[in-house]
Amino acid sequence: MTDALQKYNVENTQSQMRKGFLEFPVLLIIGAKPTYAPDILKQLKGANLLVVEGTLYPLLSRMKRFGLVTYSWEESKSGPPRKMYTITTQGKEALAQLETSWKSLDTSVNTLIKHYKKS
Amino acid sequence: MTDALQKYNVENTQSQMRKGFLEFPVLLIIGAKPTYAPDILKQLKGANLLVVEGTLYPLLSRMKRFGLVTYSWEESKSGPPRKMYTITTQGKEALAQLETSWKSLDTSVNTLIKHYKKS
DNA sequence: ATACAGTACCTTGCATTGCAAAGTACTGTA
DNA sequence: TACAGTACTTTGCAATGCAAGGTACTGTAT
Repeated sequence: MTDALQKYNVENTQSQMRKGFLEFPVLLIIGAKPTYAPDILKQLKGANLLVVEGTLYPLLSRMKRFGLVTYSWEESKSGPPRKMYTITTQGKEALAQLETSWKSLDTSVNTLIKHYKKS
Repeated sequence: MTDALQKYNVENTQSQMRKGFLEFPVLLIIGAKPTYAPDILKQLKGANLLVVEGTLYPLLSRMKRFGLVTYSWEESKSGPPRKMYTITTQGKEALAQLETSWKSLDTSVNTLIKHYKKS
């Protein structure tokens, strides 16, 4: 019952914010054009979304397992073969739903900010 | 190695999207005015953010433990006493950082959407 | 007194996920 | 043959949302 104070760090919250969330951007990227992991990482980084290998690879496996994407091996001129991921029909449906979810969340939060933030 | 297909349901992803995320709206609400749990739930619901008791109470305890909020007991005319939560100085700092994080995320995702969605 | 409904708060256990860290393997070059 | 670069994988941990079940206080009706 000491209930001691713990140190708060925003990094953790930011990391938690990414949870479940990344599926949408990744699906968005693959939906636009077949891609492979390192390229996805670069594109996310370009959009200021920090994602690391240890997060992306398991995510891609999950999406494959759920039938949202497929992949095919493709040779590379500068290294080992690549898993090129392509969106599926089911993936497109999911993408549409995720976009709706995102917009809803976006609206909700921004509404709350306007409402409660006396700038 | 069967790698069987699993059923995909958006509800799970939506739930995962809420992870770590809720701290921001809740802090925003408490920051505007001291409140207690059931009222916070109503306000979130009003903003279309679905949150349930089993999520909110542990979250409030965490925020208390991290020094982002405090509470004081307040009597009620229609039931047991309420824990009225108030934001702390540290909480205000965290709130400012979370707002920045949110805006960054918001911009990133919306940029990605514009980029990749050939509507 | 007693029972009951309403309100408020709390806890346990599970599933999921982000991430650091370490590992495997293929390719071309020195 | 060694090494650096590229690509993919896996293990283990910590954090969190949530369903489900529980405790306790208050006032009202029986």
